[in-house]
Order: sequence, then structure tokens, then C-alpha cells
Amino acid sequence: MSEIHLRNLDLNLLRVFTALLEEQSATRAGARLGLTQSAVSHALGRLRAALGDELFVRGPAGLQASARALEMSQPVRAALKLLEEAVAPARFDPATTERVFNVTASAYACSVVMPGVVRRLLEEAPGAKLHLLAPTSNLAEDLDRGWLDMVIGGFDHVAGRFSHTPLFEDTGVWVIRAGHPALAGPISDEVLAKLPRLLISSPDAPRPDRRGVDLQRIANWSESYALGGVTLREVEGPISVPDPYSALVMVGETDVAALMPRRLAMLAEEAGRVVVIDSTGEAPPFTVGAVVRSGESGAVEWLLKVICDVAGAL
Amino acid sequence: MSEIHLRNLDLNLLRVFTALLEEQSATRAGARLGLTQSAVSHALGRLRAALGDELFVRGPAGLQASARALEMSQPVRAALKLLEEAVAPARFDPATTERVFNVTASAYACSVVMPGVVRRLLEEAPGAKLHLLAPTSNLAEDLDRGWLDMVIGGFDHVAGRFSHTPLFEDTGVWVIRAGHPALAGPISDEVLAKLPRLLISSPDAPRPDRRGVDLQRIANWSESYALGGVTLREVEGPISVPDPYSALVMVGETDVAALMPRRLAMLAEEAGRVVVIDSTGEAPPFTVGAVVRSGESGAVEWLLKVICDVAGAL
DNA sequence: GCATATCATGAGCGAAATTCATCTCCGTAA
DNA sequence: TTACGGAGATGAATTTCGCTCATGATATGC
Repeated sequence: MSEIHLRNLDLNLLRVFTALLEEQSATRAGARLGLTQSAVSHALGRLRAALGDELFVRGPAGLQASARALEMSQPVRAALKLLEEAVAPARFDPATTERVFNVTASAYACSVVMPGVVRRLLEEAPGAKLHLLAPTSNLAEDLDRGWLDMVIGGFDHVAGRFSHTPLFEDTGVWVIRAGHPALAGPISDEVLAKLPRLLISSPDAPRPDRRGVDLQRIANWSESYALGGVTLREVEGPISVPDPYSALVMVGETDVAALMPRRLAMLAEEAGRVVVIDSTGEAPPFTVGAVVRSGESGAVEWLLKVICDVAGAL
Repeated sequence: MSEIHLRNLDLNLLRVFTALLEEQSATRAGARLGLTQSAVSHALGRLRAALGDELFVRGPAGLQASARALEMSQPVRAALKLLEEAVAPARFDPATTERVFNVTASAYACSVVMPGVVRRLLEEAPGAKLHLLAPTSNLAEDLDRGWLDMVIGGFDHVAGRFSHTPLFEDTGVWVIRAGHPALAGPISDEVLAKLPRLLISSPDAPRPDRRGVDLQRIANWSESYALGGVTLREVEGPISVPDPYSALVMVGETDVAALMPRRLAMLAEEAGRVVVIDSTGEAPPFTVGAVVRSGESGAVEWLLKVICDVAGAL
């Protein structure tokens, strides 16, 4: 029976409830709310009927809260406070926010900029939460519906209702394992061209049929890279893996050469086991940017600024 | 202008708001809420007027949330969820609760039972908060109004609307500093009786004029202790301090002997610097108990059980 | 035991929310 | 381009719901 009442409960009654908790008097609670004592009493009556509890009983010191009422008081108070703040045009304050940020970033973008972002967040917004999510198949809708606050990556096309902020540029470089036989001599494009090659496939590459898409990730930027006069697109069946970590393991364990963004390669080189090769061939740069809803302000605007700062210092 | 609207805002509109966020359609939101499309539209209109924002704009995929609406969505959702849970007869679950417990305990009770309680709490109710508060002057009212959940201490009288649970018994013992000259020989009551004495005064001792009090702490239990045939009450001007820590410092630094509860003395002895003396004189025991509102169930009942467990193992 | 203060209750009224019907806007397809 | 269909906005009528006023009930204090 109580289950039914919950949905239909007049939430405004809870405001009367908190006033009664604090004033311990229908008369004073009414005065605070701009109502008469009678109105408060009726409201209390409705609340009693809805919850099946006396909630307040007359006592020497006024209306005494029942056990059930006290049980409710903490969460009800907290909830109403939340609502008041939510409805107010709330100036965003990083120091006190408990906002949850939902951001999609590829493993690449994640590795490169996020450590710095997390460091800033822990310092300036200790209460904030950052959920990093793997790219989904329809980022535009996820942004529209508020499930995502930001998408970081390389984009070919961004619809007008989103705003795109460039973060940094990068190019592709080749990586082979430390101790690779080819390292015995100088590495020319010709030598590289003879190695078995591996590339990291974009997650949504195999779907070129989406026309008029709102948010289009850069499709296989690596394909335009040339080696010995032949672009990768034209190479038959290169090995491909879906993410950089698989790629690094593969490169570390075998003699394949992998093409990957320079900054990612540098991180891997620092960790050992692989060597970055400064290709002499053409290396068209691509831009990594952040996409948010247009007109975003407050929390997301702040996060964007933080990410820009961090990316700018790369 | 918006300030005025906040107080008078119909909270039920926020329920429509969340339905719209999730359904992106006035028709579907209405169906979920048991309303017609028109009713939802009107409600949305009222909300728009109150908040001064479009909140939702018509788009290809239905009603798209505005930046402001998305900004509000997190806290509003969280608040409504809190309310639903608060109003439900919520079975208390230690593992998930975020309940704040407000407990008053003397430094003595605090030192003796609370370490064990905190250990249990961290393990079984990691989300709970425990606020330990120094005794106030009107514990009964604080309990009545829900500002306090429990009072731990020794009580002479407890009003019927509260329930008292005995936790453990204790007696007083004498404590002197390690290296005290009196330790050279055997310690008899006669030797003790000659030492300058210090006692810990109850915080509300000097107010015997409260008649018909609802919750009466044990007043100066130490006064009934006798040494060499003379009770402490009759001794002229013994040194007194308001709390056990001051007492221990005093005992450690000077040659005074202090009377304090045995368990407290044992803790101090373990920490060094002081020695407990097993008095041969009369040592009337007193009972430490926990007082809560009668009819308490759920969270407080659970906490009481935990404290009983811990006290039982002392 | 009476006086006072305060909450509960009932009837009537008024405002506000719902409904119904209609209009408007946008996207799609012919 | 036009016609159609779906979905939200709008307006007016109606009903519902909550407020006020007046009164009754109850406990407290002198």
C-alpha cells in the first residue's frame, strides 16, 4: 500500500515536514512558510495519511517528532537542500563541487592528457568525480542527452550544435621493439617498408555508411601514411589491433612495426621495450580536440579549460 | 527575481522535469506520470516561467534538454532519489547506509568503548559517519529533537520516554605517577590518605537545582569513595580537573593521586607514566549505559547493538 | 478547575491544474 | 513543392485540491 503512495506523494508536503521539524509548532511552521496554522495542520494530516505514521505528536514542548519522522529527517533535509541548490543558478565552484563528469576518450587521448587532468582535479576539485568512458557508437546522442559531457579525440566533422576545441596536434611514428634486428643498421624508409606492419584500427572505422553524422571521428588517419611510396591503404592485409596496449604488447613480443601517435609512442618508449623511429617519410599531422555541447557553461566549461591547460603544456 | 521563485517553486514540477529528461517526450513523460501530454506541457510551461529557461527545446529527436536543464539534472535526480528512499519504510542496511550518528559520550566512555565501535563501524558500515560530541547541558531536549541519537554515560535517572541499556560496570581506582616516592614501600590506605588528591569533576556537577530533570547524570560518584575512613566529600578542597586527560597529565607531572574509573586507569597505565593502585578500601561500582529514544528502530537500534557487543567484550 | 495556547476538524470558497479541442511547427514522402 | 502525420503549444472549460475561517478538542499552567 505504501508503495503506491510514494509515487503520488505531494513533494510540497515535505517542505512543511522540515518546517515542522525545526519549529516544533504548526503555528510557527506556518508563519515561516507563509501559511496559516490550519493549512499546516491539514498538510500534516495528508502527510500522515500518505505515510501511515503520526510523524508528530503533541507534547509539552510542542509537536514532537516521532521515530519515523526523525528517521526521515536526515535524507529529506539533504534532498531539499540539494533541490534548492540545483534550481538556483548555481555558480560552479570546483573546490566544493561533487559533480560527476562523464568523458569519452580513446585510450590514446586518455594516456596522453588525462594523467595531468586527474592531477589538477584532485587538487582543485577534490569532490568531483571523473568517469572516463570508452567511445560508444553514437556519441552525438550521448552528448545530447547529457549522458556524456565531453568527447576527446580526432574529428573530421562536428555538427553546429557542438563546439570543438583543439587541444594538440600529433603525427604518427613507427615503433619497433628494442633489440629488433633492424636496429643493427640505419633505419631507412626502405628498411621499414620491408617489415611486417601493424596498425591500430579506429573503433568505428568499418562503418563508412553513416551519412550526415553529427560527430565524425577521424577515420583511419594512419591509412594515408606512406612508406616507400606506397600508402598503407594500399598495402594488403596489414595486421591490426583495436587498441594501443594490444599494439604495444604485439610490438614488444614480435618483430612487427607499429604506426601510432608520437606522444603515445614516447610514453611507451619511456616504459621500455620499444623504440621510436623518426620516419623520414611524410607524416601528416592530425588534431586532437574536445567536443562539448555548444553554450556549455559552469562545470563543463571549467573542465574544458583545465584540459586545455594540460594539453597546452604537453 | 529568481530568489523569490525558489521558495515558492512547486516541487512536483521537478518530478515532471526528470520524466522529461528521460523520455524526451511530453507524451511519454505524461504516460509515465499518469498525465496527458497537455498537462505535461502546461507543467513544463510553469517550470519555464519559474526558472526563466526554456529547459527543453523541440528537436528532431524529441524534446532536447537545454544546458541549464542538464546542469540541473544530476542534483535533481539525486535529490528525488533521496526523497523516495527517505519516504519508503527503508530497511536499514549498515553496508550501504550513509547515515550520520550523533552520539554524546564523556571522554571516559569515549576512550573505553569507542575504539572498538569505530573498528566495527569501519568494517560493517563504511559509509556511516559517527559524530562524537561532548555532553551538552540539556541532553534530553537534544535527544527529543533528533539532534542526538544516543547518550553514553552513567545515569541516576532516565525519563520513561527514553530507554536505557546498561553497557558495563566499573569502579574507581587510584592512580599515581610511575616513580612516585610512595611506591618505595607498600601502599596502604593510610599512605594513600596522606597524598594530595585530585578528582575528575563531572561536567554538570555544580547544578543540583534542576528538579524533574529527564536525564540525570551520575553526580560525582567519586565523592562517596572513602580513604582512611573519610569520604572524599568531606575532604577539604581536593584538586579537581574537568577531564581525564588533564588529570593524567597532572598525575604524570606531580605527586598527586587521582581517582578515576578502572578501565580508564588501565588504558593510562598501558601508555606508561602512571601506576594503578588496587585500593583495599570500599569501591562502590557504577554502571555506564546508553540512552536512546524509546521505540527506536533501524539505524540507532543497530548502533546500540554494536555498542553493546563491544561493551560486552570489555 | 478555569484560562490559555495550540492542534484538529469541517464547510465553503477560490485558485490552480487537468482535460479536451485546436492550432502550429517540423520532418518526411510523394 | 505540397500534402500528410506526429508531437508540442495554446486556450477555455471544468474539476479538483488546498487554503482560510470558524469552531471543537486537548493539554498545560496557575
